[in-house]
Amino acid sequence: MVRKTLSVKKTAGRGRPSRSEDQPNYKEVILDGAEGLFAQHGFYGVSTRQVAVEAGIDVALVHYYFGTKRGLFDAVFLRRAEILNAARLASLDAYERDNAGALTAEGAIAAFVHPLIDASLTGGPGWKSYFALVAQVNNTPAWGGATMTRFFDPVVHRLIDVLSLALPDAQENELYWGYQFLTGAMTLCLSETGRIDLLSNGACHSNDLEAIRNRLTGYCAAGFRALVESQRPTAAVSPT
Amino acid sequence: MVRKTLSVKKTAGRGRPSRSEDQPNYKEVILDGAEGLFAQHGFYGVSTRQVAVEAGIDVALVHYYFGTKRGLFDAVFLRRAEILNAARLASLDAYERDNAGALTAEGAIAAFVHPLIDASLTGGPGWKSYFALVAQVNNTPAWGGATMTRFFDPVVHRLIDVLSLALPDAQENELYWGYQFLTGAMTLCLSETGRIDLLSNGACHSNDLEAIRNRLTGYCAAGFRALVESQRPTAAVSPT
DNA sequence: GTCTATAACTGGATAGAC
DNA sequence: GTCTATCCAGTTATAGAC
Repeated sequence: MVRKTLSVKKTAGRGRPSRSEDQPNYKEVILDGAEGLFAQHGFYGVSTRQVAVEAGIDVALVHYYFGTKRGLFDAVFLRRAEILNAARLASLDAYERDNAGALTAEGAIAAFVHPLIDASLTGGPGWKSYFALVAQVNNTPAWGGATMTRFFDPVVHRLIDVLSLALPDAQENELYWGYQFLTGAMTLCLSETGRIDLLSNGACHSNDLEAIRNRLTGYCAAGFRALVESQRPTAAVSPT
Repeated sequence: MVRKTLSVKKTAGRGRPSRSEDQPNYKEVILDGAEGLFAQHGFYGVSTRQVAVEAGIDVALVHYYFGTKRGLFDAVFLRRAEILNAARLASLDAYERDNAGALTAEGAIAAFVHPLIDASLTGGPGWKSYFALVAQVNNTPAWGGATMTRFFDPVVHRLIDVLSLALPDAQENELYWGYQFLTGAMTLCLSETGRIDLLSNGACHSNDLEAIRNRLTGYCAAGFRALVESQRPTAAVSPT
């Protein structure tokens, strides 16, 4: 609580600032605290004061760094989105490169999903908060659709591309519907709400992401194939 | 805005109050307004004052009827949950009765999902708001899991029962995982966030629930079967 | 950069008149 | 039942000292 006003600039003066122990680096500390709180209670359920208390600093500093509360929220959302997008694009690229000619829906979905599961499993608690936040945004009617679009569309279009190579008979709109179902299932799983623990009376656990990893992939891949098989003649390739 | 203080008690004095035009029935009016606002902005994003304005009455009346803001929220959530649960239990019962011996995953899922889609399509705008609300609660880490459990567990267990008849080889935990994926996809679809419209550049529409009806059912049924086929030997029936 | 202090306002909730 | 009036804790945000 009681912070000592340490004016020590930095001790290790080699390379880029290591910022481990010596220097506060409040910007990151604020983001970490805000991330956890927003994930738990949503944008409106958290005050900038709570964020300040969580970070062990004063409210004014929050505004100094991020301007407005919305600015803080966007910064929280953007920070890990950039990391995720890079990891997922690389994963999809690698999958397509290493399996050219033998692409499957399973493989494409796995390349899309596994980076998230890996981050949640090994990236530390901040990632768990982040995924809980994404799940909420994904299900927010007022501005959720637009926000998800703004931050995640490129990587989703990349997934759709790979999927259309794996399922060459698929109509485009079927792939979008399949993705809609996938993202609903995926974001709910990653947010670890504890719902399935209660429902299953302990047989399944929200935080058992290893149990989810292959099940979700196989489930959705089978779903995509079912969509293709019973494809409606909607707006098929109009013959010329 | 300017409400006339009509002290007319009721005109048609036959049977149960008809409450169409003559009598206000503020309790329902408040619930309707609150439902729409909560659906759009979440619990913390709405003030009781906004609810009062929306309903065309004073704040004090909100507290008179519902005590606290949380009490109002719970009342909103409960009102349609009861209707839905009754409809879905009847739907599952009818399906099991009329198809004994030929139960399928498709059929069970359809019986579980169609009442919701029907309500959204033909029940009026209040239902659309309600489903948006459910999607948010389903993805709320702090108290979402517990709330969903409290209101919807019985009907979900009924679905699991019918599914285990349709998929007799399925282990129980696989059915719970399959349901987790199903509910994530379903609640996101029903909340109509507009995300897929933007993503698909107009090829698909969030509000096209008829497009979703059979696709979601087939997708998830195929997913359930995939789970059963690649079943892990976890805690299989221990032989005695 | 970081804090103190405060402006300007909104929040949930209630007491009491009618 | 319904409204007016009000309490006061808590909100975002900023000005200005250090």
